Amino acid sequence: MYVATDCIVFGFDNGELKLLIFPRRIGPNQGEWSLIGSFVELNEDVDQAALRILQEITGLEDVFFKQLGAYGKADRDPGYRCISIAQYALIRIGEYDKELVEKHGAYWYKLDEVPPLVLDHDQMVQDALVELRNKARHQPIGFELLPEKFTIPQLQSLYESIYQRELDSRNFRRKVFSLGVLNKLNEKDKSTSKKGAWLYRFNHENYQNLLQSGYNFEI
Amino acid sequence: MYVATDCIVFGFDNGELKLLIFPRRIGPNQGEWSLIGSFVELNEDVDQAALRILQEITGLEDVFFKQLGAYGKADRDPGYRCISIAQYALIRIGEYDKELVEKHGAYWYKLDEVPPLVLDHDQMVQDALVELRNKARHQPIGFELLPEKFTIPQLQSLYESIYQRELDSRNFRRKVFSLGVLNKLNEKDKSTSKKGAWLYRFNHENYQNLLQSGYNFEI
DNA sequence: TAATTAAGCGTCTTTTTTACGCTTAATATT
DNA sequence: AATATTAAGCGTAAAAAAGACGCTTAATTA
Repeated sequence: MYVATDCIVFGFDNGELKLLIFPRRIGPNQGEWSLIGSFVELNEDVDQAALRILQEITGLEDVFFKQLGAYGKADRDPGYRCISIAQYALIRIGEYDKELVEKHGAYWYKLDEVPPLVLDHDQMVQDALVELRNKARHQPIGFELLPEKFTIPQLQSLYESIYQRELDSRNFRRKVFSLGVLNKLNEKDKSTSKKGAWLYRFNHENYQNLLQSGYNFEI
Repeated sequence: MYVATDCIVFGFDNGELKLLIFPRRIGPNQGEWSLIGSFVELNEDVDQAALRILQEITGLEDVFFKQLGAYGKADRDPGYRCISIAQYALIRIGEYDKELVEKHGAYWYKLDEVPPLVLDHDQMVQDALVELRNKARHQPIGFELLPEKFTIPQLQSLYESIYQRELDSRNFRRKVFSLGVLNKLNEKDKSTSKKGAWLYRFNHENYQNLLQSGYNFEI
């Protein structure tokens, strides 16, 4: 039996969630849009396979990803009997290797403009979105999608596109600050307002400490 | 590459969570304690394989189970290159086929008395417990572990063993009733008290309606 | 008849969430 | 130079949810 891994690669650009897809490289559906995926080699971990294919397409070495689940219907791929381990990956959209992405024919689509994908990949995307929303509530994974330095309005806009609903900026601020995992910097970002918004950095150390002390995150 | 599925089979008996395990049937670790598992056949869905092995061991036809995730380390099984799809299953411990379980050498262990298991199965159990706790907060999966008719104290005791902490009976009642998914019956269970506790039945219909209206369950 | 005990009901307090009014710091306009 | 404009940021009051805890009830047993 074949084992593959497919990555639902999310990016956040210009206030919108985007998905990276590329033309399928093998089989009966060759050339059609597909999630970033590959077969798992006999001597590699499933996670290694995901890292390998993500690096091949984006040039990034340490992509954040989590397993979504295995897709194991006997007839899911008309070509081979193949199960796929789906993983969702979060990428800082400013950091990937644009040439490499182009070279592989990969493309970032806005989430609501993604064309139909091969096999059960549409389902995987739907499931990944649900999972992303759930995870984002309880773990600060949103930060994986933002640049190192970000503003509170940017962070809010990200969560708004994840949850697909508007949030109250004043309540959002209070909630986020109450977690105590942001370091305020001495710089402002003035790209979106005259006044400028303060830049922050995620404090991984504080986060780990809080986690260990049993704190229950909810954003 | 081989693909297997392993089921973390939970039961609830006498106020305690239990795990069903059996002696491994193949490979270098034959005879050691293992989760209920089997290889996935070429022509069957992964979920079908789980149902098949669960039926073979417990005699039950419609076991509730959910996927936990794929375990795909290249060296996880010294015998073969084999990835395993872990699933956790919830069983009404009064309903399984005792003879069949015995025939296969399977045994229900209390969670804190489970002996070491083969391969990465200990890890799977740990992960399943975390998942069970998370899921139980947001979905009424606890009912899958109880008999059709159950009392509120039973339900509370179940949640206490899932969460590993005591709950306030008065607050628990209020919470559970506020969900509006219990049907009170005209019978009492007198096995644990002189006064007797009213029996209830889970109302699947109400639950579905609430879900569709976007209600966010939390127990 | 009284004692005992799990089951069940109610109330007050604290914490969290939600809603929304207002000020501030900068730029753009007159 | 004064004024208008606007995203960014601060604060407060009301509503809802979670938590703590005292007391009654329905049955059995002593």
